[in-house]
Amino acid sequence: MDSPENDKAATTIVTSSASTRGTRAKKIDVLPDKYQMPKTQVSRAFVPCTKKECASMASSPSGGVDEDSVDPLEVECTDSAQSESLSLMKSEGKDAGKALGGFQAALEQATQELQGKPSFEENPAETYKQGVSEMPSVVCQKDVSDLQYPPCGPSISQHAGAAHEEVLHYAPQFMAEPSQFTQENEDCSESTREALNKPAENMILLDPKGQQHCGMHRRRLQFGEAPLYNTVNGPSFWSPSNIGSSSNLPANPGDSEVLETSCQEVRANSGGRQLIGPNQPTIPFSSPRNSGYSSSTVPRPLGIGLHLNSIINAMPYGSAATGSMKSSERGCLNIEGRKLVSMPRCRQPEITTKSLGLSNVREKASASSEDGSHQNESSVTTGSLASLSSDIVKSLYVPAFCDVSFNGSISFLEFYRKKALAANDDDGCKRCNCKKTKCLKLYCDCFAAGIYCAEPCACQGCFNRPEYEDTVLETRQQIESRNPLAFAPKVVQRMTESPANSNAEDGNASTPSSARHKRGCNCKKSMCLKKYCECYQSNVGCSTGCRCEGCKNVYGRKGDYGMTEDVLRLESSFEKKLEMIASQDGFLQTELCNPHNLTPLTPSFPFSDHRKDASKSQFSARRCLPSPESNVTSLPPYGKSLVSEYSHSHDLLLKDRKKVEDISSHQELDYSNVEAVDEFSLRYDGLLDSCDLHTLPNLPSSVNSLSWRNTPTTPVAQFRGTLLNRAVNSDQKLHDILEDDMPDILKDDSTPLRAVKVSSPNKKRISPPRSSLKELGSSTSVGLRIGRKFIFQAVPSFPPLTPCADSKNNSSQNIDDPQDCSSKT
DNA sequence: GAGTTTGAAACT
DNA sequence: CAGTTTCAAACTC
Repeated sequence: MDSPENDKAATTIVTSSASTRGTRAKKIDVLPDKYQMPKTQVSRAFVPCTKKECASMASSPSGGVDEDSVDPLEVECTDSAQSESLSLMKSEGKDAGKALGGFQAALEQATQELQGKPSFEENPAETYKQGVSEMPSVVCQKDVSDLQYPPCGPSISQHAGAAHEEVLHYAPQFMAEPSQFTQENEDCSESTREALNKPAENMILLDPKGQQHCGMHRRRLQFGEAPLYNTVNGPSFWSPSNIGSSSNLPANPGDSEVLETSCQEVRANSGGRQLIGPNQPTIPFSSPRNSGYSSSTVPRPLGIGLHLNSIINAMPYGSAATGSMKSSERGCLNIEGRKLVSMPRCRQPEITTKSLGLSNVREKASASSEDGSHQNESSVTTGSLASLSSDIVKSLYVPAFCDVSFNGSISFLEFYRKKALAANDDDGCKRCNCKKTKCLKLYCDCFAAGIYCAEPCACQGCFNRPEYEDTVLETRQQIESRNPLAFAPKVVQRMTESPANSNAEDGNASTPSSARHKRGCNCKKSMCLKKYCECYQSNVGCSTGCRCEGCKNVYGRKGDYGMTEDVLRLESSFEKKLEMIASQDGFLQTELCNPHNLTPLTPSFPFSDHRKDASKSQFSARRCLPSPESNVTSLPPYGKSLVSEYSHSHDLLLKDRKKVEDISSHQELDYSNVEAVDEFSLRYDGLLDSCDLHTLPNLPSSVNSLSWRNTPTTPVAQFRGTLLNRAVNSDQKLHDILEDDMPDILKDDSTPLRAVKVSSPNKKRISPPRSSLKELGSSTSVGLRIGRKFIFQAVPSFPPLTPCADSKNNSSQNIDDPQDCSSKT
């Protein structure tokens, strides 16, 4: 059974074209069917598009890579047949079967149409080029503010026509102009261009052809599109969109990463290629048909790639904290991981950008990447993601989604992946070397990372292979039942840092402040100066969560990380106020949309309640999904009307914030202290910074932050929206303010205390340092509460059993079927 | 490459 | 839940 030979035979379908290509590639390519996402699911997840559109999309680099080319089309255009499908779904939103049938039909049609069209994979370069050239350079002239209105909100009803409602029904989160939608169906060609400018693109929820709708997909993922459990699919139903939903509104690049990650996972499944093995299993996206798991047991596929994150996180912090593509990649890997989970001992380059298929992105960004300089890649600050060109950013997200949408048939992503894999050889990735655990315990880095062992591994009696999926899953379940966060990233990266900050800190190439080990290390002899220390290994500084002795972590010492009482007090006060504000309508939305620092939670198995909660929190954070309980769906996301309402609160927040900052600034901070300060600043400022896309062309930072976080609007629209700048205006300001004031606590669970404390059954390891616990207890309690309140409950780790009822726990529901939810509320 | 050290994971 | 054992990576030679 364990025979590697058999494994190879069984799993290796794709022979490495390049010598460089690792075994990994083989395994990935051969991912069992169960890992693949069912077509039906895929189709359901996407909006049908017309042939014309499909062609355009197919030809487009985005193949999904290019958002610009893809999004508009897919959004605006739909065949009549497809429209019917949508209509059907709309009319019978809760009738998954019907909807499914319609989509399926549409999918098939689209597929047929698509055939014969150049795929990106076939001729990536050409396709890409073509797509780019073809991309409409339309600028959104519409009032951006429109985007900010909640789908469920009154504003929508006012504006939206019948057609619009339909659209909303599927893409409630998007605040697009109703009028736009109505026209779309009528005239795709025209609408296409117009659509580019409009938020409407977001509305496309379902795309029969993943390929073409990759962009859309991506968007959803990145921007926290509503999960598609929605009425249509039903609770258990998984769709790529769900993945995307993991982050409804990525507040920042980090979020995006997370999204991508989950995406990646999904893709892996759908594509039948394994990127992440074990993890995925947890999420049996696996089609029901393939997996023996009942739907109920199938949590959201999102899994969020925690594992991936982990892997990524594992990368040197210089890279982790810094790493342009990497961050994105990381995101891709672990959508959720939005942060970094350090994979202490295992370096898994395969999962790096390259492995994810993002390498090409890097290439785009810079030719240097190709030289195999991983370091360079990783050297970019995650926060610096913002610094990436919009193109790069876009492409980062695309691949993963594309894969999903391709449903394994084609793959632009595949193309990248192969390339990446080929390039990976140099990495000399070191895999596990387990001898006694059969690679079924967390001792095994591969297993812990949610990936199957591969040839590079020197493990003995390995069961962490696709052939033993059942065993792996079962084991994972056991472990997760014991510790829901067992597979969660160990290191949470703070994506909040603005490029400037990152640079400043990174002056020495290390960015300790940007990430923290969730649990904290427990080093006794290494003084956190060796890789024995997980913090050090992750290139992150030790924090109060660490129980290390004699900490000398070069990335930040434990003691230095602590907060002064004053700061804590202020923080507490701030958080209280924040909470108070949060109670107000709309504010929740903001919080929910601050996933940036939340750790991606591995997809957990539903069977565990507490785990479920934990995962919820994680997912919710990531996804920025509105908390069902909070009735977010009914709440307008930063509606204009709320501006004045918030202004007062905002002032209060600003005051507190200022106090905190002042205190922090007066502290004598050494390197570590700087981090502490940073953290604080991040708490209040970081969010915005993290999402700061100043460097992105045509994308005003303010706009970015606004759209990314607060609106479901896809980046595409925003990117294109040079005009968005002015459009944002007051709403934007509001968003900025809110986000600016948003305490990390709400957006980040990175703090060891918070993160670990909540879900880990094993208090021993997870519990925060005694010293800090008491100290932080009071102060953090508020934040923690908030986090639970808005984050933990927001997203269930697995699909709800019932559409809207579940919506209670399923934010996705809210998104997808806002009206229903709103009506309930 | 073997042996040692280390600290996380697992177990009691 | 603290203490112990097991484990595999990290490290040393």
